[in-house]
Amino acid sequence: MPELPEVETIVRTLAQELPGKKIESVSFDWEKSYPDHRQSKALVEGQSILEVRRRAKMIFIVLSSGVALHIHLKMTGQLVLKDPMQETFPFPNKTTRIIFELSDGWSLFFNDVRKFGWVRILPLAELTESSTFAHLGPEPLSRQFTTKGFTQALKKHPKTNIKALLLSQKAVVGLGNIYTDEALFLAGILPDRPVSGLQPEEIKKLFRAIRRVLRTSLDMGGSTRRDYRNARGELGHYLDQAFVYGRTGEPCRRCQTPIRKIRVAARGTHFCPHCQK
DNA sequence: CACTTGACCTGTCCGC
DNA sequence: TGCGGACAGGTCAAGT
Repeated sequence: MPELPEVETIVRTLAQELPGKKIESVSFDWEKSYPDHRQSKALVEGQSILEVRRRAKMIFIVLSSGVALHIHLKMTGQLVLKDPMQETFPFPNKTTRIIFELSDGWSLFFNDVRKFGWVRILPLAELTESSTFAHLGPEPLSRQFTTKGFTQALKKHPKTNIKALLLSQKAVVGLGNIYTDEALFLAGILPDRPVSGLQPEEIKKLFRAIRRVLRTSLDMGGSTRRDYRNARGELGHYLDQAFVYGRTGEPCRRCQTPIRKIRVAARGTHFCPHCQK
């Protein structure tokens, strides 16, 4: 799916455009994409949008009724906003699962080819309750993410390989398959190394690599492998200059050694056999 | 308990 | 050209 840079890019646009607008009506054509629709009709339709937020890869659209639309895009989900001035617009299309009709002629489309993503209803009390997302690690671009905390978190899972741990969201959130491979390249660490074997200096390098790769991707509008679009329907460009992801057989940008692809944590995993130890 | 695998879905690509 | 199988940005529950 969209990983942190993609979700954050979407949230920034929605946070700019949605507050103050009202959700007039909701329609959907795949029940599992909108599983709470029965209980929630009155909590959503006719309500004003107060705020849009992100935690990990989840999006929250806070409504005046005291609930939030709780959204996860999983692998191929999209949230695309249409303003009434746009005459030709590629959505809705056959992947559109939910349509939110907004005030002033705006529409918000939830599209998802593979149907793994969803929009649920979360009472605000649960959104603010600290236990709700207690299983998740810190936000990588926040002050809560520190080398000390990261080191402590890694110590709890010594036998896991570093790629699996980064994907687990336990030590830090927001990384998926693309940015895990990229961050491990920047840190010079092989993806199948057990956490217990990492030296303090390597953990520090990894900490910095995670923040660097996520910031760089944010600047480039995220990654579009195939399906990702931002809230205005545009592509992300990080992959144009990725170090290893999607570059199997191509020369390493640092040492020219061909990039290799293996399976780690049941995921396709790209790395440079020379730069990563 | 810690870690790995299968399931949820559709579409695309590759080899025969 | 058609067909089967592997694979794709995520995350749980179920299995070992």
